[in-house]
Amino acid sequence: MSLSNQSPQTQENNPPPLEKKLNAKAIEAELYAFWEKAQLFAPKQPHTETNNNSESPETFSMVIPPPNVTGVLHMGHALDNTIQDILTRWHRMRGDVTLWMPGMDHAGIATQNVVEKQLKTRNLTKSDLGREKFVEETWQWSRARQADIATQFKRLGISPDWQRQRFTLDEGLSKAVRHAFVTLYNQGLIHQDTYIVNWCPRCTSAISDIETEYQDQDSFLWEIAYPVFNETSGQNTSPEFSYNPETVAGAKTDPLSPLVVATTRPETLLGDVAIAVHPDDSRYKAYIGQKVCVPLSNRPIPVITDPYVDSSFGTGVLKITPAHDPNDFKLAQTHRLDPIWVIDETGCLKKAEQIPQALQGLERFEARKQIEACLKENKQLISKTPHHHRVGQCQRCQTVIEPLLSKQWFVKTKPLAKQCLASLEAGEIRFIPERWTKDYVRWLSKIEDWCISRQLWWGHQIPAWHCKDCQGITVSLEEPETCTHCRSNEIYQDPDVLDTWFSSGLWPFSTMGWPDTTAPDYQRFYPTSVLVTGFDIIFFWVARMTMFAHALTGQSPFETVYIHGLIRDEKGQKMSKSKGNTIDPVELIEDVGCDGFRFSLTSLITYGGQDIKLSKDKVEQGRLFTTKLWNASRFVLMNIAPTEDNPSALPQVDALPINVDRESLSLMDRWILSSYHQTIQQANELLAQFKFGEYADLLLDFTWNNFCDWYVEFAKKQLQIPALQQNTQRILRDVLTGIHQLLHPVMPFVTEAVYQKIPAGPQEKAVSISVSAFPQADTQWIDTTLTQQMAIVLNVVKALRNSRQQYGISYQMPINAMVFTDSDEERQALTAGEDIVAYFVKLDALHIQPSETDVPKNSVIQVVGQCKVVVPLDGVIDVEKERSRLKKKRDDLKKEHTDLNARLNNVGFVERAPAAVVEKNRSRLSELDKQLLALESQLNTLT
RNA sequence: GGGUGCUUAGCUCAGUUUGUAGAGCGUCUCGUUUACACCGAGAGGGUCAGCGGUUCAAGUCCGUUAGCACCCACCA
Repeated sequence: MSLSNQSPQTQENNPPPLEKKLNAKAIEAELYAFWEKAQLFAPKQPHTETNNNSESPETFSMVIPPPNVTGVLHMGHALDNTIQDILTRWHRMRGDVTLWMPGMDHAGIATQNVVEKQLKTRNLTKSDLGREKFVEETWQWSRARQADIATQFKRLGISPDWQRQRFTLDEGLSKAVRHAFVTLYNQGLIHQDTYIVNWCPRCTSAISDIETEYQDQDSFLWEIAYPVFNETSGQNTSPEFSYNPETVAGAKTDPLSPLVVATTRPETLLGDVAIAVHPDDSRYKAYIGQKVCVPLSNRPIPVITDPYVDSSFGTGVLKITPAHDPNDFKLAQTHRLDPIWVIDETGCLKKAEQIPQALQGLERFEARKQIEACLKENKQLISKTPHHHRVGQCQRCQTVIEPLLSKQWFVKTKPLAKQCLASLEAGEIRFIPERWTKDYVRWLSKIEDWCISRQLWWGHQIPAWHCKDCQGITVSLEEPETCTHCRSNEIYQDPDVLDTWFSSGLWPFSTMGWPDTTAPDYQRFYPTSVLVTGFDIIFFWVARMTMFAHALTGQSPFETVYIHGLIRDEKGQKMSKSKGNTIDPVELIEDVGCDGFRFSLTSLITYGGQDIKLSKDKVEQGRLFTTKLWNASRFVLMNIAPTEDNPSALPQVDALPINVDRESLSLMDRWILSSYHQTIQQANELLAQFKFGEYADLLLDFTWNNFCDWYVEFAKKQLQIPALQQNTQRILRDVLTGIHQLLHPVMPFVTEAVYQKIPAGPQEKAVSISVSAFPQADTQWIDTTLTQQMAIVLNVVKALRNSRQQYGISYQMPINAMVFTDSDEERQALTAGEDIVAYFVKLDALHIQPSETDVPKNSVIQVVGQCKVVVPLDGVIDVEKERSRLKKKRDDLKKEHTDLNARLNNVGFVERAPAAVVEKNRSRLSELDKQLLALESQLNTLT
């Protein structure tokens, strides 16, 4: 197909037919270019509309979760963005002023790691380049990546307003970051402090608590003897140190035996500043107030008590290393103990006086081995037993975290979290599915301060300047000339950068122009309507956004947070590069087409947000459906818009609406219109409720099972009847158009391709289906009585088809059929639908008769509702086969009859169940009576 | 140690107002009726993990047990 001459409206009158086979790849590229060129993704300007006194259009806005520049398009993005695109396209078609803001994240640590790795291949380190050059190099790299990622994302057919694309490190957003930092600092919500943090020795940076992932590991518990220090002699109680395990615990002899400490990290013992026991632990009463010697360095340290110590763990004796353990740090604070640093920022033992020469500079795990060996040699190692425990790892590089006491910047999160909880309480924000609310609340309720400084070069450098003279800090939007405290000009900017999530936390408003609150986008689109993301990012991102938004903009950044599940591999395992079980979305798009892929993904979404196990064959369904839709569209177009290739086709459909005079419409016409409008109604409801999977299923079902299998099939007949032809054409045109519009949010490409070829109906056609009006149900067409009538007709069709099949009666051979019923409703329905039955079952005639009429001998019967559906057979029927078939049917019905009877005889049921339910059961029972009677009498004749 | 989710047809899974179960794939049978064999028609297949409770009525609500998965937590 070709859209080269743009303005597709001008090209029709005689549009070429759709190609026989859909070339998905070709239309995807072509149509995406068309959309972009026509700037269809930009929010329409409400002011340009002529009648400004009509109800003002709603606004719908959403920001994309910015993908990392280091990443490639993966399944998670595919799902996340498909959902967002469905919402965006739906709202756009509804006429809302719709903005979907795209952009990317500079991904501090991840990006720096990648660029450093690249430098390494050139035998360079970042220090070789220096900060400025390194950052410049990283910028170059990230710009190229941004372009690549945008290209990849476009393969998904998504429709964000690319003109507005943002980057967390671009100028506007950097300004927002500085503004946020300064504001929060001035409010006392950001401060610098020396505190124990999670330190990654490989990244040589602090990371936050949630960037630390804990993993179970098999390790050991070492028990180490700390000899008692003799105050008067200034020495060990026993310089040669002979140790007798029997006398260790509970020893009350004088001199005291060494204290035995249990630890999982012997390499930190050189940094011990005290030993703690539980105050009530009778075993160690005699040691309290004494001093013991740190092994290998013989430094005396006090034995103190603290109820924190668990007497039942290990030996009940805890060593305190404040500089390298979070709990020890807290204990040291309460007991006013000064920390001793023994491990440096690269994870090696420091070159410090407290550390024996031989151990200085050793990598921490090597140091562990060496120290163990030394202790063994000194006979201070009492035992080493296997121990299973959790070890923190760096989220980005899996390096074991070293808790490290260091000077860092922190956000005081408790007051911020409080605002979020209040806002939740006030109903200003909701989660779908609701259960995530609990996690959100739990996390915010016990939140700790957030370490936001990173010892990296790639990121927003902290807008704080230190004074060399007075040590004061000046926090400012712009670089100050002098120190605000002492006017010294000996100042330098803090070298650290901010956590990436600091800038992402501002995303919903920084992208809209904040801190300029008069910016048009901020005014029109903030706060946003919905945020769509995965649960793995609720703490990292969602909660940070709500905290910052409340503190800085005074409102919740979005109304609804839609949380979807994770895409897993077919075994249910998380997809990861290291496991090699990832599926490339682009590959699937190549296989089944973007529309097929998106449809499949969407149909797999559940309202409960279950994880999705994906495999190649699961996306097949979408491909098949795309083909079906394509073929059905070809049929319709062939019959409403003849072409040069197809001169024998019907005259082109006129632009008139479907004849509103119902009487001129056939039963089939009215039925499909009723079903169509019902589908429209449901589709809108489902989308409004974020029920994407059901929306996909609904449309598949309507398109395939109602429109294609019944209406289109029957239209083949109606098109041959002059009196019905025009309405049939109009219905085909309008319902097909509607199907494509309803499906456009999920299948943007095929629907556009077909829409461009459909002749205009009563409404003028839009430039693109993506800005055409989403169908709204016209409820006057919805007719439940009609639906019931048609159900009777179709059930009779099915019964007759069954009979044909049972007896292998070829469809080449027309048959006669009889329906026996006393029900007026059924008789009317079948009279009205006789031609339908006749057409679908290849009938000569359908004879409708009262039920007492005798059934001809040698007949096949089926029971449907209150009808006996009978096909008289000329030949001899297989009596045995027929008997057993009927018997089985009879037995099934009997069982149902018995159950139903029992229920209706239950006084409780009749009295307490809603009347409608009771009535329903009654009528089913009477139906069963008739069916059983029919079956019994037939069985009796079969002898 | 807390918490959440899952257990429904051979497989993968839907099923938010309690009214006796659905889809896709697969299986079996039939069919080249010009939109579609990437199709059409028909069939078979489930004591909804176990146990207990509430209710006239439970896949659906409550409790409990088991298995699986995940999240959170400072026991050295």
